[in-house]
Amino acid sequence: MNPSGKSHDRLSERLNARGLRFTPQRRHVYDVLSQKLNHPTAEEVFRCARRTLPEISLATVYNCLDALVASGVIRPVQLERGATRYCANMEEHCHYYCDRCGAVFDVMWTAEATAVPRPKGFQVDHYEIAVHGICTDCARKK
Amino acid sequence: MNPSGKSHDRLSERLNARGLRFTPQRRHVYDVLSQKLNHPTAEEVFRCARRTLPEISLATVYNCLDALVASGVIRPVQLERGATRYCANMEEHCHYYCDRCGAVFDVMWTAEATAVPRPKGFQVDHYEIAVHGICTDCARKK
DNA sequence: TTTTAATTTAGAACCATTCTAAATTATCCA
DNA sequence: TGGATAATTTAGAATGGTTCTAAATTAAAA
Repeated sequence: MNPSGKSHDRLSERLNARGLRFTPQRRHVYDVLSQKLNHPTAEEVFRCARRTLPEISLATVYNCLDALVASGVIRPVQLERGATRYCANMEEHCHYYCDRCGAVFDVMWTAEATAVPRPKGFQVDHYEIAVHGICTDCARKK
Repeated sequence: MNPSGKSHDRLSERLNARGLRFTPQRRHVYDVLSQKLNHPTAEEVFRCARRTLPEISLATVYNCLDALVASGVIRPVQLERGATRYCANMEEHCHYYCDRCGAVFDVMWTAEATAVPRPKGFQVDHYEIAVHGICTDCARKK
């Protein structure tokens, strides 16, 4: 009945499962990411997080993001050179990335629906699909 | 009959098509990339290039790589945080990446064979598929 | 051949991230 | 409940990857 309680338990369990501690900062960073849906960089997460947790440091944000990635509750997104972006959507999806404005869109996708070949003996952990192009808005402006 | 002559013409044309000049350094960097098949970083390309072109600078290597990307004869590969890798294989393929040893494998793949959904109005330029996991060798060692 | 703008060169500067050491705290156990 | 311990945070320094800068060089056009 209490969704944030449930979410709290889930995050705590996931961290503990990896031998990591559940801290208020990790909770907070996860909450920022869950609300900010547009694949923010660590710097953007930091700016947002310190509005409500002013003593949080940038190094802590990086550390928290790494811990959350290790727990499997968020994922890093590498679309181009430069700052890594983060994504709290752990359902299978691909990223549509506008090379012009930098916008990122999640689109549902499942590996089973895909003829991605698999080399013999390779143990697949996860897929990352990025589709580069021009988004609808930028295409209209050209 | 002369494959390097043909390759030379092709690279020259591609650069010129983008308003870029054909220089010996760009030729050389492209050759290094064509021979070194394991998705080297800029630093690795630099180390290799200066063995036969000792006066080439690291900044030039970066500039050349960017020009070659802009010409569409090589592609950047983003698999993880840190240095960008480069790939001279411009045929459609996906990258299998070993999270343990860092090895990268090209596996042929075509977008047509794939049920990758397309948002309305998005103009697709290219796809990037990365499959993360453990390679055959590392899996055997575990 | 000359001109012009692109490109290279070499080192400085910038950005994203990790390191460091002291302080703080989550968690476990008695 | 309190104490111990190791994990984590903090804040600023350090590192690695990349871009900038200005002078020199050169590709390509006229």
